[in-house]
Amino acid sequence: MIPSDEFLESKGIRPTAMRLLVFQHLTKSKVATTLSDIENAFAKADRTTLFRTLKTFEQKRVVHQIDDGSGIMKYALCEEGCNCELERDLHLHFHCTNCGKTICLTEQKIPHINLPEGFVAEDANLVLKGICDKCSGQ
Amino acid sequence: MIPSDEFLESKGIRPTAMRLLVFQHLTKSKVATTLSDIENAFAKADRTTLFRTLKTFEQKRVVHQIDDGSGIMKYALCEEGCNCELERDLHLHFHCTNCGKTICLTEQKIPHINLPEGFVAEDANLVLKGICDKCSGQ
DNA sequence: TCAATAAATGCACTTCCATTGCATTGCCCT
DNA sequence: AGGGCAATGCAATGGAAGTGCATTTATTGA
Ligand SMILES: [Mn+2]
Ligand SMILES: [Mn+2]
Ligand SMILES: [Zn+2]
Ligand SMILES: [Zn+2]
Repeated sequence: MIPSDEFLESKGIRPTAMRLLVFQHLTKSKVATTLSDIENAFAKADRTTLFRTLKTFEQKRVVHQIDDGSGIMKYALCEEGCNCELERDLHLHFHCTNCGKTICLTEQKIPHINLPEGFVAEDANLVLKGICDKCSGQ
Repeated sequence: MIPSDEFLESKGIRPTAMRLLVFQHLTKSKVATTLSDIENAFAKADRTTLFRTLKTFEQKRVVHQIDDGSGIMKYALCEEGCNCELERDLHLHFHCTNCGKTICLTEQKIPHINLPEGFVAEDANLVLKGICDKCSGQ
């Protein structure tokens, strides 16, 4: 397991204290994380800094932003070995309408869709909504 | 072609003047429509009324709401003959990053996805982003 | 080492859209 | 006509993203 600071540096990100904390928080989380989640996790942190930290992470392809339709953006670490640098990792996301949690289903890729003449797709977002495994009692 | 007021009544909606205008505006539009679009179309209308009109239409399955990830909700008429009353019509949507327009691709249904044990999907949203036919010059 | 420079952070403020409260108006039915 | 409910209009609120700018912290290079 490569240390966090080395990892961030390998991505071209200066490993400040704040960034390391955010990164490690994301590492621990099994579900996609909101800005408020992180804000609440370390009471000391300023929202703007966290916001910009996530933005930096996103630009450097450390995290991806997830719009699950809840109105609140979520973030999750990119998969190790995903080739985000070259093309987006188009896996799908599941949003539980019961507990509100959103998780990456990294194994489930968004299927290829044949579009009508003239349409060129560059990105895709597929969100399934329903009841997650925890909430369905399995 | 069934008259608008009869159609709305058949859906359990009182056909007020405002509602008829909104409905006809939606009928004419080839692309998904925002609240502001409608607001600008009839300078006289109040935003709140339009908002609640769309909400009513949505509840009565006259329109469906589209979250294309732009941060602004869009609305489009439900297909004639779609069985929205029973289950959602899970077609996909295309959002053009050039002109900002979003269109329903009602022919293209969201493919069925096999989920891991314990996950129960009740709804799905698939948005493709890219360049639309108009903007790609086809 | 120290000054110059650049990057990151913190606070306040703004923007944008969705949403609500409440008073008023309009419609329908008896 | 009048009672009652539905629809409307105006004002205000809320939540989240995003920006401006001053301050602090880190890096560089003389
Ligand atoms: Mn994901
Ligand atoms: Mn549609
Ligand atoms: Zn759940
Ligand atoms: Zn376009």
